[in-house]
Amino acid sequence: MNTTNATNATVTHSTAEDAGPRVAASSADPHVAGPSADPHVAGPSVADPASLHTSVIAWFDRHARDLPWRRPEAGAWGVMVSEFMLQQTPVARVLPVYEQWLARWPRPADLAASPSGEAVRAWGRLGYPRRALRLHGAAQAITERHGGDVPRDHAQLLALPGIGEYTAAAVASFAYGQRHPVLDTNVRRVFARAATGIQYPPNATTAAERRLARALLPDDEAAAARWAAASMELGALVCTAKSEDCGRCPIADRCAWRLAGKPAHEGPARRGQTYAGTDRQVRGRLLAVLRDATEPVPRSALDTVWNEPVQRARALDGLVADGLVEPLDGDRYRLPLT
DNA sequence: CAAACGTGGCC
DNA sequence: TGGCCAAGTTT
Repeated sequence: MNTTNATNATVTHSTAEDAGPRVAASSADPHVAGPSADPHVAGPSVADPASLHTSVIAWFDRHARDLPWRRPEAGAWGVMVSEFMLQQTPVARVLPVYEQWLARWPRPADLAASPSGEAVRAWGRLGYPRRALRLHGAAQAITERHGGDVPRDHAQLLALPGIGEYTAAAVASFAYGQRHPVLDTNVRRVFARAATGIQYPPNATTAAERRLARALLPDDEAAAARWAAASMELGALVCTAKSEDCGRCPIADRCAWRLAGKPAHEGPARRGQTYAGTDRQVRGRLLAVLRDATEPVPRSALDTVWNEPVQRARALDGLVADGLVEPLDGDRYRLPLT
């Protein structure tokens, strides 16, 4: 296991306006006052970032899951594939698909050489199948623009289809050991509780959260990468959304939320994502038929999955518009061969 | 910035 | 039973 020691976090200024992070100064930083600085400055405060790093990384060394994309042989491509699949999808459902995917397409160029429809088919029931299309598109771009190697540069990663702020940082950090704030839903929840003292982070990532993540990032590159994986794992295994297990938390003694008596979340709950009866459900049914078919499917067969004709047609049109389905002559459809 | 975008397991 | 949640991105 990694034995890198955590180092002091970068310390940033905060102002009354930005409500930014207020991280206690390390003795090496002359610019920032200590924990008892201006009481009017709002925002989270972490007394000792270095001890947080040490505790969370030590916990990670003992409890990290042995996931295939964390093994050295996974490589940057394996990391990237896993990140696409893990977007909004639980680890347990990703594991079998990931293994099949890497066995079939061990390098980006292998995937790029296959039809996009095969990527959609291999995606199976992971959900959000446009991710499969984007991963295929990213593999093509990597093959064409980067010589077949997953780029190391954050900006180049961000330019690939399906890669946003989180995934670019994750690949750069996990695959290449770079120093980036990796703000996923797990880390955001850990920070919200431990540093800000609230049960849940805001619905959308805020500038204040980015500042906090930046401020808490260890200076040392290897330590920062370790911290990213460790803080994420803590949120996934211990500091979970519903049934957090503070008894197993390495920083429970410093957690602002716990020390405040674990006050319940205020404000509106996250908008529930209704599913039954939506276009998404119809799209899912239509695509399931196409995935299981080896030959073009006549429209009449697709018509059986949903009884409401207007919504059914809208869903099918949407799939075609998204490039997930290819219309053929004779009112037939299939996964795209392009 | 809100809304769209799949699927299945859990309490 | 049904709402909530899961390593987000795109428009």
